[in-house]
Amino acid sequence: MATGRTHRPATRSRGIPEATVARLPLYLRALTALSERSVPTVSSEELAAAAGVNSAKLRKDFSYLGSYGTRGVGYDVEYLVYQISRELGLTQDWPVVIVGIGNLGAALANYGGFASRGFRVAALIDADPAMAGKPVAGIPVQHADELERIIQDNGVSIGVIATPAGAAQAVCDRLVGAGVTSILNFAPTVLTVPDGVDVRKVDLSIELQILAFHEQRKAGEEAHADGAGPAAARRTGTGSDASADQGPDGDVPAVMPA
Amino acid sequence: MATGRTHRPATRSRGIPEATVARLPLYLRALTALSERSVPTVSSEELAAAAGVNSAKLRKDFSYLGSYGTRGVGYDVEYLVYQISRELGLTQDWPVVIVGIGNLGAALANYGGFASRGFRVAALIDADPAMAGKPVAGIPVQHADELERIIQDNGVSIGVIATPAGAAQAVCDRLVGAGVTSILNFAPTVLTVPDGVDVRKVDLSIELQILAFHEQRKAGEEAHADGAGPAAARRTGTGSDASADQGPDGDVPAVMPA
DNA sequence: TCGTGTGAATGGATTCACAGCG
DNA sequence: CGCTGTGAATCCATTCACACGA
Repeated sequence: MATGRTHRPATRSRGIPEATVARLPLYLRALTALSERSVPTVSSEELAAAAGVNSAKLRKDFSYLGSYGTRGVGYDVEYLVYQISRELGLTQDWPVVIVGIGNLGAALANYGGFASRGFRVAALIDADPAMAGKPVAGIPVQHADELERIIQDNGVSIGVIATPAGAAQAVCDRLVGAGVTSILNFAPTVLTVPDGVDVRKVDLSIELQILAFHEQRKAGEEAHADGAGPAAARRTGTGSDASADQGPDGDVPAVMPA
Repeated sequence: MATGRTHRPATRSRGIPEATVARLPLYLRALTALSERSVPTVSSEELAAAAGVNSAKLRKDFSYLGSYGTRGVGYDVEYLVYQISRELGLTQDWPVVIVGIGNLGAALANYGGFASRGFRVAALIDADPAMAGKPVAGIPVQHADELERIIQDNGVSIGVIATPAGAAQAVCDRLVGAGVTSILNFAPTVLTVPDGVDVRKVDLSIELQILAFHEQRKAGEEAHADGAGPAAARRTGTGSDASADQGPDGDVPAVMPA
């Protein structure tokens, strides 16, 4: 591997850690709230509290973006909103298709958070002919036969899969075949995609299972105070550091090393 | 200071790393599928492929649970299913309440993955009196006034919040006050909870924003010229970013919204 | 003085590579 | 042999602590 260099601090290095990227939307949301209240500047301490992280982490995160703060003062809210938006690519419009308009798909279509942040639901797609034409969230559902055409006509590069598990891989293949390169998967199944395609998954039952694990552990501790342990501290929260993800890492995208 | 959670390094004899816990449900799902096909044993290599991780990671994960495999052979599927279920606390029944029966809440109530894995929807709760009594997924919705009683009567310790962001913290406080110690939050807001309460969050727009970041990167090297034309699957084939030393990359910051 | 920005220290997770057992 | 189980090495993320600049 190419180690070495380090002789290039480059303030605007394009190497933003994945963990930092995952927190940027959190900061952005907190900043947007401040912006709406016309707060002009904010310190790392205040913003960190609003975003639910600690201030050292936040400052370190921001340091990867550049030096956007003012020592002794803090950060300019509007300016930071812009910088983070730009970094995340939200200054452009992302057309998105949602495939599988069941309960979940409909919930997603109605979810306000999309439109408000650079995303636009370009189409709703379902395999059930009975759904065709039916409006959901004001958008008529289109039949799956149209999938490729819709994606190409709208220049869609992000697809959301909200189908049953059994249909997910086939839908995924078609999306990728039509040019989609980023997929958000709600189906409880592992998707296989070619190199260059990102998959993120959201799995409700997995989240619950993780909670159950911790819950079980709490019950165990009160039943039997552990041996010579320092502090009778109870379990502590696991924070909500988006960690249990299937980010663009691990083995999920493709099976080839670069 | 908003969030009051400190992370204790769960380094107890029973100390399974958080990252491992997050993958156990994945293994469990893959194993369940094998079990249904009556596959008796599986190697780390095969199981890892089915779960979408690499085999070294899987073996390391399992080593935290104990030595459940047979060298030269692999793992006994049924046995592993049981061990992981037990470790996750799924051999017992977890009553769950879902608060906020909008599109998303209804989707969750209908989600089959819950019942199939030790979770039981004990009640659906909504603040809208018009919803009261209306059955969703075969369960009558109850009014929020009943929240405390429902939780206590059913011994609920896990709550799911699917309300609008504005109502989430208040609902959270009431859940915690009534005895809930684990919360799965779908509302796009940071929840503040007392020590000892776990919160996991699922945030649709954050996931999309992370995808947008990577998507933007892929399109990045494409000069500017923009185009706005139909995005005919453009990609740089960079695949895994690896440590690729970002090049100079034009894109001067400069611009400011003001 | 105050709070940012950042090297350095720490800690956790992943990967490597091989010893050891069936 | 083949495949598990695991120390050791590596990589990544978080935290510390303080110099520096407004």
